[in-house]
Amino acid sequence: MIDVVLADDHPVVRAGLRAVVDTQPDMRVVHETSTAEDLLAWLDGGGRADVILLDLRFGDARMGGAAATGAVVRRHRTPVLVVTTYGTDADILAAIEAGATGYLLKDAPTEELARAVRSAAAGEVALGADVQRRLLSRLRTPAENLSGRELEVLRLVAAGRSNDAIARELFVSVATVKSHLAHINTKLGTQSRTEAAAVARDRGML
Amino acid sequence: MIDVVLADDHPVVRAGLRAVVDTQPDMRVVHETSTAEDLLAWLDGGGRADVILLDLRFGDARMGGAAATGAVVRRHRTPVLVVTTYGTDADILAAIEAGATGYLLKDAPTEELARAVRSAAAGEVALGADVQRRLLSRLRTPAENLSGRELEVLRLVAAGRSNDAIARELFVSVATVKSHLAHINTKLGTQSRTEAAAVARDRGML
DNA sequence: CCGCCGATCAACCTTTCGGACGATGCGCGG
DNA sequence: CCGCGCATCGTCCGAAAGGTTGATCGGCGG
Repeated sequence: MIDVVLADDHPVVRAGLRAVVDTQPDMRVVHETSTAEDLLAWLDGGGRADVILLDLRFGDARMGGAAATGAVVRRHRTPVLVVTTYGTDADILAAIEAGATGYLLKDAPTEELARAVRSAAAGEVALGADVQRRLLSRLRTPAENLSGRELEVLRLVAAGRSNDAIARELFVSVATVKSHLAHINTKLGTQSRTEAAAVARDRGML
Repeated sequence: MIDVVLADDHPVVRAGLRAVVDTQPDMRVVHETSTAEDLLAWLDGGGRADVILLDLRFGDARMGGAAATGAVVRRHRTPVLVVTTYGTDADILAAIEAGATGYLLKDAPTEELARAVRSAAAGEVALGADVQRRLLSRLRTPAENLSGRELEVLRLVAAGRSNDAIARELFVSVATVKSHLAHINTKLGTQSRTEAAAVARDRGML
């Protein structure tokens, strides 16, 4: 029997995951949490599970799920299966780098979810079919000339922030932001922040 | 007894919605569909329901849920409650204009969802708390007072053009473009061209 | 008819951006 | 070990953008 913990701040999604898990004869939900703090507290308090189903947007949105994933993996040995509705390539990579055992989208078929849970419980890597496809297509086209930091800056630029605001948001100097932006414009072949934002939107880099 | 139809292409979300509905004593799920075509076919084939829970991203992503909502509302009288994970102001407005009875985000509490279903079944409007907040904040900042020319400029700004390029494109002087842009920033409450572009995108003004 | 608004332009000034340097430290792979 | 990419910061300068004020002109409605 595989003991599963659900960690998702959406009640509806939690109920959905529970429904899927409960209909599998070989697994059961042993705990539900809606915040990252609760999850860690439960685990620290002696909670035991074979797999944790974690929402990428779990808890604080800015941490992504990566921080929560990392915390769980570092402090406990429980495999973390990230389940999310959407997510960029960068999100997926971040989660995997943080130690997630698997990653799949919520629109994955029920059986795929169940299979992933079993794989994760067995310590195997379990990536959803579409996640695999995306990672592969990414390797084929290194469209991501942009470094992680540059992409971060680009996102804020596209959100309309000024260099100064971005600098404060990222805890760096304006000079650094300008430096990143210069590299972004070079790599994208753009002439200005606004044009870079437009191109980024078109290419789905956000 | 309120008969509910679930229309969502995410198996997990469907299961979650079903779990919520089934735990309410006064409602039940009578049908589930994963495509807009199936939903319409079921309704056309004599299917009866009191409320349809429809995912905004239901079916073809480009149609949004608005097209599906419109089709259902026009051909049948069933109240449609749009339930989605995310969505811009424009998405919400489009759904409501298409005839949706209500709109709420998937992270709404279980009771809020149940309440919304009862309201929708009774023919009342049911907007999620956060949806209401967003619509109100939008009304506070009058968006659509942009003149035709200003909107034209805004579009080019969002496309990443410089003032000079816009001026040449519209056969006016740079001063005029700057003048329009100044008015745009005033009306949108923005501080820069890039921020104006971001806001315009969010509000679906492009 | 006169006022208001939209569109057009101008001059002036301040702030912000962007380009062109250079410089440091860090980690990773040949 | 050394190079290279990444991230960090700095300076200088010119260009672009934004704010302010003010102006002309054409319609549209009271």
